[in-house]
Formats: sequence, structure tokens, C-alpha cells
Amino acid sequence: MRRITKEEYIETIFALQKDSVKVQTGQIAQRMDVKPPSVTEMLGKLQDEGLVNYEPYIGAELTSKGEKLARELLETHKVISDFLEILGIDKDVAEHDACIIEHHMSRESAQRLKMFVEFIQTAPKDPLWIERFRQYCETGERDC
Amino acid sequence: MRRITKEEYIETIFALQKDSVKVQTGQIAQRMDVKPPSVTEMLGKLQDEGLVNYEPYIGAELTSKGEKLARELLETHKVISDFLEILGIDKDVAEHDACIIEHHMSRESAQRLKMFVEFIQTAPKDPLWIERFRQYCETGERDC
DNA sequence: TATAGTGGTTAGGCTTACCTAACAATTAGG
DNA sequence: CCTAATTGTTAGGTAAGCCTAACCACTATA
Repeated sequence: MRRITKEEYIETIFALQKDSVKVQTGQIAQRMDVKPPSVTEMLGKLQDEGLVNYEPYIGAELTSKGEKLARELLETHKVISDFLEILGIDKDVAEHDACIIEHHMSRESAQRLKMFVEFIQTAPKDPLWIERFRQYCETGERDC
Repeated sequence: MRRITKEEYIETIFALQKDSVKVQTGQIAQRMDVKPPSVTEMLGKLQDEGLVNYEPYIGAELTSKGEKLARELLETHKVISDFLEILGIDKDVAEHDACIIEHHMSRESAQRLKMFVEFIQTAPKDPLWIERFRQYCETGERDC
């Protein structure tokens, strides 16, 4: 029985916004596996915080403040899931974990992890140690 | 306004248990920065779940089930904080983040992260890439 | 052995994110 | 243009984890 946070609503709205301008209550509810009344309630709160513009019966869209937040959140999200994938975690699990962890990680750690992932991804050639790590995971033995 | 979970109570009791057998409500409350009634309430719930033995006015101790859980949680905790420290995160921040993240990470990811940390810590000599990563963090430049 | 002081518990309330059931608005067809 | 179907909202309620205020149990000392 997961407890979804405000921030996940922001991310979901952001994701859905790409197709249609105003995102509908039902779309959000479905995507988040939550009932419509929960969405209505949350949209009210997000509205109060100036993160979305919400018109009852019509839908919601992110304000620029909300959109900025969404982009930040998605970046952290991506950093975490990329990292977990580098470690060899299944994509779905990585996604799922990132969803939850992102809201709890300090800015510092997120920032640092970001650099780490960047460091690996932009390496001129595939870092040797990753290969060795994979091997270590499978065999429990290290070869160097 | 942090929301502390059941699991953090388990960890705290485990930590305090080392000194005295029965851990008192007040000790837990102080350590967790929470008021005593919250502890009393939680001890009741943990009792119901068979994780602690709790005697009102006397104190609580972990059952073997509770202790097992505590050890698992602490291991995950350590893995996360070690990892963050390897990345160069300040010890206090690493501790803090680990406290929160540990409850949200899947078993798979935790397990994998554990291996990663082990892989680094048991390396025959200090991995070069960590040095390079540190440098990259500071200068934004990579030298190889 | 009565009583003050310390520490613990109970009662009652708050907040957040969720739910169901009942009702209201919008849209689509006839 | 009116009604049926769809979609959304309101009302009222739950569960966790927290709080304060008020009340109880132990202890320890006079």
C-alpha cells in the first residue's frame, strides 16, 4: 500500500502533459493507480502551492514553477535509475526504486550521484572495473 | 517534520539494547527525537507484530524475529552510507540519507549495492578510478 | 509508610494520502 | 434539445505517525 507523494503527482502530470495540454483527473488516477477523488484532492493542494493550474471538470497543467520542479525531480530520478542499471539491476526494478528513493535523497547525495553516473557514462572507453564488477557479482571472484 | 517508520524504531531499540536489557520508552523517545506517547503507541504495534516484548512501565526488548529484522536493516543502512561516503559525501549527510533511503530500496538493489561496496572495499589496492572520480568532482575535468 | 518527583500511559486531536458512496457536470446520441 | 453515459467532485471515513494535556506507577527519601 504505497503512499504517493505530492512530487510524484507533479512528475506524472509532467509526463502526461506532453500529449494534451490539460491533463484530466482520470488520466492521472489511472497512471498512478489511485482513485479519482485522491487526485482531485491533491490537485487542490498543488494549486494552493502554485504548482499547477487546475480547473474543476477541465483538468490541470503545471505552472512554470511546477514544471521547473518536475524537471529537477526527473533528473534525480534518471540519475538513480541509471546508476542502478549500471550496477546491473533490472530496468523495471531500477525504475521503481528510483521513483521512491528520489524523494528522500538529499540534494548533496543526488548531486554527487549525478556526477558519478556522468563520470561513468562519459568515460572515453568502457571502464574496466565495471566489467570486473559484473564478473564479481556472478562468480564472487575477482580476477585482478 | 520527518515521519519515522516502524523499522527505525526497531533499529533504535536494537542499538540501545546493547547497554541494558530492557529499553525504556524515554530512551527511545530521546534518541528518535519524538515524544514518549508516540513511543508507547508504537511499542504496542510492534508487540502486536511480534517484533518486541513490551511490558508497560518496564520497557521493551526485541524478540528474535525483531532482532533478525534489525540486523537486516542495519546492514542495508551501512551499505548505503558506506557507498555515499565512497562517493565523497559528508559522513553526517550519508548517515542521514541512509536512514531514510534504506526503507525504500528493493532487496535486489540493496543486495547489488552491497556487492558493489564490497567490491570496492575489498579491492587489493585502492581503485584508481575513485581517485579520478574525486578529481572529476573537484575540477570537472578528467585526466585520462 | 506517606509523599514528592520522575517517568510512562491514556485520551483526544492533527495531518497526509488514501478510500467508498453519493451526487454533479459534461459530452454524445437519438 | 433532452437524456444516457462518462467523467469529476463532495462528503465522510480510515490508517499511520505524530502531538499536548491530563492522569497513573514506580522510586526513593524523609
